[in-house]
Amino acid sequence: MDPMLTITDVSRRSGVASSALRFYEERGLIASERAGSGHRRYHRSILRRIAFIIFAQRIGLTLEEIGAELAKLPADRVPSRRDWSQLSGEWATRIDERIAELQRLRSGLTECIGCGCLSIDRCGLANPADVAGRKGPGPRYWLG
Amino acid sequence: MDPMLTITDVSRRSGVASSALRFYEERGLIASERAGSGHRRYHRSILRRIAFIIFAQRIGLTLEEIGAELAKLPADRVPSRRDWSQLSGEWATRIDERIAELQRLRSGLTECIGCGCLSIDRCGLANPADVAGRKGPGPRYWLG
DNA sequence: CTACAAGTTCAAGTTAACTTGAAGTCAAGC
DNA sequence: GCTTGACTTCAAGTTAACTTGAACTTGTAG
Repeated sequence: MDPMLTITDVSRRSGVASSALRFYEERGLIASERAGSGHRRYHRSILRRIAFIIFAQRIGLTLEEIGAELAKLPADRVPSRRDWSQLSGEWATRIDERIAELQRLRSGLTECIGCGCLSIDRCGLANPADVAGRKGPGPRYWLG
Repeated sequence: MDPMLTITDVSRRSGVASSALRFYEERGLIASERAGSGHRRYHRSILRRIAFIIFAQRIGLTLEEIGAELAKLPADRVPSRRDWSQLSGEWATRIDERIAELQRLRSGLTECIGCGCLSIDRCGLANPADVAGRKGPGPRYWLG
């Protein structure tokens, strides 16, 4: 009762490569126990955790951010539905902002690119205000 | 008449770093002439081209894709408004798809994470169908 | 008992989109 | 004429999120 899963089991059921699972563990996003052999064994609840990670990635969070969210889960027990839903509280806002930006970009497709306003100085589209700052390489001035 | 811009002029007016401008040129996204000294000189129309690049990046296109779009512009003259607006034809669809996915993810926040359905096997949210294939590293199975 | 598949660690490679650094040239003000 | 800042090229470094490869060990089916 409570059969543990091998890394291949988890990989197959989640669609996440074994190498990625090891990587997530290294980054502290997931945990595993070990069989006597040294092989990883996962609790079934890992699948939900992984689904959450994938979900959060689709929304646009980095692994670091996801890790911070996951750290808020109770450590002493398997997270409940309530635990999970509390995590995603701020996300709705984040998604809404991104949707709003895309809609703004979308209307700019017809209005802005065709007209003279896509000229950097005046066009609000080329310089959206709500972009989260990015670290590292990239055109940070405009994109972040 | 028709004063050419230096790389610093263009950088300052576009917000794109000089190093990035050289990089874009290397990738064939923009072009420059050279002063006798070997220094780059840009035509004013470069600013619109750069705005277009930034815009396309916000939508989510890679530089390679943007380069392919830009290649469709007429080479023999400065692109007209019409030229520019024709490029962005397919983009609306692309934006709409991404918006739809985000909206799906958004409703899943309340419905899906809280309930038992975020269990990989059954939840459509964790495995959206409309994701464009990514090359290179990354969880391609789920995310692409 | 012997294959061979599956697991392990650790170091190094990959991709995108740039940035940074080194080493040298050019231009403008005093 | 000299200093300072802008510019050049070319090679190498950066970040995220993994993957790949090497070298070994374990588990399992026949």
